[in-house]
Amino acid sequence: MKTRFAPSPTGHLHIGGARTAIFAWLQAKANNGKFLLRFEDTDKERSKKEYVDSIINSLKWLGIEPDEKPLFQSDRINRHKEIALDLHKKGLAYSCNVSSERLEEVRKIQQQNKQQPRYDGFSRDLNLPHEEGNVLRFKMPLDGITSFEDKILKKISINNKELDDFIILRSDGSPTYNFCAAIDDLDMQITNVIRGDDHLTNTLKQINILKAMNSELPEYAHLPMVLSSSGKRLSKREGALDILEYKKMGYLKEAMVNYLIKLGWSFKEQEIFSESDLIEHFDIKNVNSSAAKFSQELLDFYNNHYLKESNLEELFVYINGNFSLSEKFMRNDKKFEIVDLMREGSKNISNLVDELTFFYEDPDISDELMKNIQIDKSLLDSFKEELKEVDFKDKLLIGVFIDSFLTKNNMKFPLLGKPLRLILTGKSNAPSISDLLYLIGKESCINRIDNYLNS
RNA sequence: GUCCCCUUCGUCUAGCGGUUAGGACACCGGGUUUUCAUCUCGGCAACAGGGGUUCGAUCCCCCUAGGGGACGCCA
Repeated sequence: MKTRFAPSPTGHLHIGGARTAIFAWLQAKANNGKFLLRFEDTDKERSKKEYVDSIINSLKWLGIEPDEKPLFQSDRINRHKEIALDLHKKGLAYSCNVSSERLEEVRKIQQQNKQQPRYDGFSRDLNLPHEEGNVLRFKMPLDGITSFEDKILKKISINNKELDDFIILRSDGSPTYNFCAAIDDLDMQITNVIRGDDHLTNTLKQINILKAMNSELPEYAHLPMVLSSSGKRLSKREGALDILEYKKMGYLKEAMVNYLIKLGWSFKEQEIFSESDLIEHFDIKNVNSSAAKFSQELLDFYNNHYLKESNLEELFVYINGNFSLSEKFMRNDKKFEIVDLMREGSKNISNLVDELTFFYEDPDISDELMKNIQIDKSLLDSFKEELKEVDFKDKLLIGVFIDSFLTKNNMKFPLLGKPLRLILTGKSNAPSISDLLYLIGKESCINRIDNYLNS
């Protein structure tokens, strides 16, 4: 089995493209096959080297590496031209010199007549010699139906009347996408084509090219689209980010892959999949046939999961390498324990790093929060004095001290805990008090309480 | 507009003619020797509508509605 991912380098890789790549890659890996990468860069205006690099880097981040050197469609123009001309020679394509003005006119009339706008076959039987300035059009069958068995969507068929004689060679002699894609898949011996279902009609056209060449058809699987959370097509405006932006925000690749693969695919009731789980269980036939909306909450859930699951040392090195922790924090001898604690409730790494500040810097307590601190200052003062005597070597002893202090003063925990959390961290959302006291350290804690008492 | 595809809890999904329609996220509530969060236990919540076929339809067929896609000398 051989699969491929064939992006056009006209933009960064976003969620939808990344998902397609993962599916194609997994389909190959799950079947001991090869996964190839092909850049469809026949649009010279919009294709950029910058995007080629960005796409390769994105795939690399996700752990996807092609099994052969990436192929560039633009390197194969001569081959495409040659075949196009050959089709012409065999009478399977024809030269056409209809002006774009007339094409537009025809489309307008068709629309008015509630017909599908399409080329009307004006030059089909003119037998024009192919000369500079003309386009070459493919002769689509005039009747019958084109159909195929999609691995995900099942039977797809269309009346050939709906398909028009599309251009395979432009008037400047350059080959077009649908033609190149069909030829390349053939030459690369791709056995399984996996792409978004926005390619459905392209597939129908490409099948006819392949049929005209008496070639065998690959198997096709069309993935339903990923829509934005509001159900619209993913676009910049609809929140389609460069996949590497997620890396920058502190999403782990394991989380991204797990989320993306679960967006449409399922295996029993399992939610968490390692790479080897995926390779073992992935089967394209278990992909859902309907479109899915992007969900930030679910991505966050997976990210939090992998943040908690990953090896602490490795995670720490990764965080420091990509998010450069502050000097002060790196000098803290409890830094590993702090990260270990703080990853429990973190959605992503940049968020986690932000939450680290109060462990090495006295917090600024906003006036808003200050108002929420309600505690008897003399009580807090005696708490502080007794705290000075507590052994901070052991977290458990701190817990024991808090318990006894509460009992002695006959008070409920929240009465002490809530204001103390604010004083210590400047936040109302933070880990348990004994964890905080222990990890912030005795000296800083006492300092912060003093600061409050003196304010 | 024409053609194609899709339609199960708010979201991601399981189901493949007979199920109390299952799981996960989110949300809500209880518990964790009293804590916002974590953890844990529990709860809420769905077969788009209408016709068939069938002893029986979430599941098969048709229609309607809604959503998405394609309709380029872009890919």
